[in-house]
Amino acid sequence: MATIKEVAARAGVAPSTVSRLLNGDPTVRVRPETRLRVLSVAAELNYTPNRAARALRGTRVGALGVALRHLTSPVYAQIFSGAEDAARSADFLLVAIEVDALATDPAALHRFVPGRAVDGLLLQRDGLLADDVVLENVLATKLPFVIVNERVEDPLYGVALDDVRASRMATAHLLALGHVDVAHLAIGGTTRRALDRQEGWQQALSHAGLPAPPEMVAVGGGRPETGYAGMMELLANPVRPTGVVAGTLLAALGALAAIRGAGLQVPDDISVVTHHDSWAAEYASPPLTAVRLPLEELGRRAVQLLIERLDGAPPRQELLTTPEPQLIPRASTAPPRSADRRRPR
Amino acid sequence: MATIKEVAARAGVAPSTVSRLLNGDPTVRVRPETRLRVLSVAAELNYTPNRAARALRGTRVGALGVALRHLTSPVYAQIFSGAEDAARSADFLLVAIEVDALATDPAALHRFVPGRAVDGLLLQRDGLLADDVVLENVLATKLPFVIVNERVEDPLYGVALDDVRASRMATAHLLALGHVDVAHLAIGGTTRRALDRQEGWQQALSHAGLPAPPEMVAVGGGRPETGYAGMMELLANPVRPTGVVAGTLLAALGALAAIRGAGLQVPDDISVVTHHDSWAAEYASPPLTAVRLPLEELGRRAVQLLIERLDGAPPRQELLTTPEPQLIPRASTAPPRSADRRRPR
DNA sequence: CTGAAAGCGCTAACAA
DNA sequence: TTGTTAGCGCTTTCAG
Repeated sequence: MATIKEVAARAGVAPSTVSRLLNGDPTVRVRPETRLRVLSVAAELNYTPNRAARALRGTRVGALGVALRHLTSPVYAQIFSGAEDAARSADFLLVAIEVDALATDPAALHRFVPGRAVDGLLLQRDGLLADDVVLENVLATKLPFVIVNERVEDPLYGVALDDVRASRMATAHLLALGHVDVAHLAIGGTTRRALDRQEGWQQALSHAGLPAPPEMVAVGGGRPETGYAGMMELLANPVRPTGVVAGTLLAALGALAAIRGAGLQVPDDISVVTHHDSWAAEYASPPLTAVRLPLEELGRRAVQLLIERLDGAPPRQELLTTPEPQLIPRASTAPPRSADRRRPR
Repeated sequence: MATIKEVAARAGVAPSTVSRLLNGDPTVRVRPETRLRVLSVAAELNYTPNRAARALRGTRVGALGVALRHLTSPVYAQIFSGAEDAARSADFLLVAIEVDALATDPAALHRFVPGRAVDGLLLQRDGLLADDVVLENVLATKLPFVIVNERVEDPLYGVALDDVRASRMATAHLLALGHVDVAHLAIGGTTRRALDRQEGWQQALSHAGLPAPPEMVAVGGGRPETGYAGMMELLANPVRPTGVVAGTLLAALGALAAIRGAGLQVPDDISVVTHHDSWAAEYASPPLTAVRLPLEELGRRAVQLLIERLDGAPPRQELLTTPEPQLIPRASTAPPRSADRRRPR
């Protein structure tokens, strides 16, 4: 635990010189010889700047908070993983914060901000809980933040996936297989992400000249239980869908259970396609056809945008279009059992 | 962002008095009147101590690192969730660290320690990657750490679940159903956890007077792919097991896929029981019978033990026995198809 | 009973 | 080209 003083002493220079050298101050002009000596002493002593001292002095503590809910979801885990990677590369720590705590316990957020625990926050909304409360609370603290995984409007900073396109692809896949009665197991709530995914479903149907009747939409939420419930609604429809586009992976798993529970087969009776790829899709039964989106990249970009914001960049809303969404066909989708299922409406 | 000075000024006392008051210094003896005034000013100004300053001054930064791999596993997510909860209660930040980074990039760990990014570390070994390298690296840094989810020996600090008992319960469940050829899809590797789970399987068999032949054990690892591969080995056995005790949940999912792929049915041809309960078990197909263990509690206790260690407590190895492991019966286990499957060996 | 002052390790403004 | 110095906010002796 060498300090800058020790390095300076051993190298025969002043602490400030070491600081400037190590931080790549462009205005520093030392003899190459001196520079070399300082650098080698620093390496030899295994010098690493003390984060607390740096934070106290400067304007940055070197930590980013990421508000988590559903950490247990493999989808969020991928985003998180990308964020961790980007944070590490930029020499920031990634601090996990349970988002419910931010909503229910105002003091929780308060501990992070005036205490300067983190420099900024990655925020995900999921429309199910008190999202707006969280957003308000965070806004009130003036803590810089970036919205992850949802399109947002201009005063905000955000990184999103192309949910409309992904949902369109998922729906088009079913249409191409010959399905006509294609339902949407929606995320629900008021998040842009939820609306976008429904929009994509609708666009694909319109494009094929098909109606998108409201009874073909049920809320499936973001968990297996809610997906199960939503699927049950769809199954009770007078016209039973032969294909379902699930808004979230966990809801899709719930849907599979509901379909099975109703004594029906996937994909023979109903095809299911979901958003987001993961082991949970690959090892579902049957394996789920999915639209793969760059989740890790999403997490990475979000961290990068947040850091840019800390550096003073103006608000920006990024839509991740590369790598492109990719349809991964698996056993959960197939042509509808028979063409004569095309019912009169 | 009020500072201690401002509070002191407004309350008409010295900063040191505020500090002592707010930190509950027992030797402080102020007039009740003064104490009240200071406290109310602090509340009014919304004073929160600056973490960096405190860290710089004191010996603690108020952050714990948790080394993660397989964050994507719902099992680890539960542990993490418990840890976050305990850390928040104790006013510690929880910093996520990708454990592979600790292994492959010595500098990564180095950034955490001499920089005093965290006060301690929660470490999970999974026996699959360079665990020992990580452990050595961490030991070399002298950073206090606690091993999570594995029994360890005395100089170390650790919190573990009762893996032997859990595995015994899982195995006994199959035996009670009438199974005789019960295989173990082992975690593999040299972690105590892996050995304990195998031990539990063996104990249950012995207790029933049954052999535990080596060919009834295959390594299933901790991911669906590895579970799949391990299950394939078991299926190729001359005596095909009618029941399988999976060491991990994700391996169990892979096993389900392997069994399905071989044209066999669960539970008709083979019953599967796994460790750890989660939505992934509940919504597998068929839903997996599982032994539920207190994973969140494990994370919580690990954080608490780590904090105790920071406070100078001597090495301790805790075995979490409450709440007790609980067998959650689901559709993946049933009596063997027919008693005449009791083969001559 | 309370205050003054030093100093944790670092950086940035100012000197030399 | 390099060094000196002040100070970030806090805690903790040591004085009063």
